Amino acid sequence: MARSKKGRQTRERLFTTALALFREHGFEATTMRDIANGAGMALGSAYHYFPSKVAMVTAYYDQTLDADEERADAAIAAHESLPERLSAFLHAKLRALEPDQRMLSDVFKYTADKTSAAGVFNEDNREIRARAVAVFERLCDTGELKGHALELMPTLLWSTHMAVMLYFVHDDSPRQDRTHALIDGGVEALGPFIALAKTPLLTPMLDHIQKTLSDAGLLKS
Amino acid sequence: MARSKKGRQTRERLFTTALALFREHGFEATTMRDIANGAGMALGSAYHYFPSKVAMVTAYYDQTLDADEERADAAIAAHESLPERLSAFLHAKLRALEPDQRMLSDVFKYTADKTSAAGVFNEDNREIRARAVAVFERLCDTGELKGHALELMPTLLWSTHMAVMLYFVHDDSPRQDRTHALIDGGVEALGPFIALAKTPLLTPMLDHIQKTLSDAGLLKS
DNA sequence: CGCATTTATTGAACGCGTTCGATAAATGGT
DNA sequence: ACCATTTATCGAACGCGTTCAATAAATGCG
Repeated sequence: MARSKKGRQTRERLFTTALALFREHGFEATTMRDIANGAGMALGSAYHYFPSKVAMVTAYYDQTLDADEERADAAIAAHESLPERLSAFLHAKLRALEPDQRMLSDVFKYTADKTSAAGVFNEDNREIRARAVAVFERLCDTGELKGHALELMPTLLWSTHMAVMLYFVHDDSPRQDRTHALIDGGVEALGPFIALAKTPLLTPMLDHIQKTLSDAGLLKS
Repeated sequence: MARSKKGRQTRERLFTTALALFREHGFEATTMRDIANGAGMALGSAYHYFPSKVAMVTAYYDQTLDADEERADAAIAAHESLPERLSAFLHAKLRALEPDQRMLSDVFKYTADKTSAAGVFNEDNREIRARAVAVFERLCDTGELKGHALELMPTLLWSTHMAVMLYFVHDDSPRQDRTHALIDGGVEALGPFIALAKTPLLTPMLDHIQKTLSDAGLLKS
């Protein structure tokens, strides 16, 4: 699909049309017939470029991940400490996704679906998942954490970040103030945690958790 | 729907048929036409008793919750400490849900869908959610925890339990051994945590987390 | 250029969950 | 026992995502 130059253009046009309609009317309310129509082609043709409707969302996720990496770069350049970096990264991401909130609230459910093209646990999305965790690995690389705490933190933060996203897509407070407050609260708890992780108090516990999650295949590698 | 005596019987027959088919062929592979047919009625009649296909899953969740409460009773009667209670409860639940794993793996995605009848965050399921958290409240009522730690723990455990369920439905290891191992690992980390929570070391951090989550409306009440 | 192969495009058709208006059966009050 | 109202049952129809066989257009190679 989309192997020729014209093909790539058509695919691009289709994707742009789809995204615009998703943003305007939501994912579920937008029909494949609407999308094909809006892009000036027949229904069947759309399936030449995307194997399914949700596959378009996967493409959107890919795009969002590019933006995430840039936001991480900016946060790393601007801040030395993990809490500050996290705060900057998450607030920036949320602000950027503000126009997409409605479409995301429709679409978030596919995340938990292993068979969906937009599912985080879909084998086809292994690379996307790895890149997403890698973003948090880089944010964590401040020298504050060591050993198993450092191994755990990226995956932990990624999971929490997914939970925050779930909260975000359903947050109807003005400008999503509640989600921003949730982030602030969570980030503030991180400082004391890092301080504790430096003492030997938490070490045995963190070692054990690291081993358990690692055995379960939930940590990278 | 199902207001007369015969009506209740028909509804029961429909539900039993649906559940049997879900367990045998999975949720997605089972058609409303299959269900109606198997229960000896026309397609349209099924919708007189359940407003949608997933609504049948909600009824199943309700049933599972009854069983959860009984399992909690048993765990509380048999064990004094939170880790032991949790371990007993979770292992028992997993063993009981073993035959439903396939259907649950189809169905888990609706959990994150706020508009789905089977969604945890659906307003219509507020009571189900409250009952689910209440199970963990009772498990936590051992005297080991106090203050904000005691307020946090039930919701924390419920969330983790949901994550474990997500792991479970996709666990293809024999007899879901990996999920059971994950539970054991998680429960073992709980003892050290409780010990720490008794010292004043964690108190400020837990207080802060409690306030943040409470402000976000994520804690009970 | 000519031609085989690949890529692009089409619209009808399918299966699904769901909706709907019509009709039959059961119920309850007098 | 009668009739008004509620409950139950039916099957056709709708809208959706998706599939498919057919055809057109573009491409690349000798």
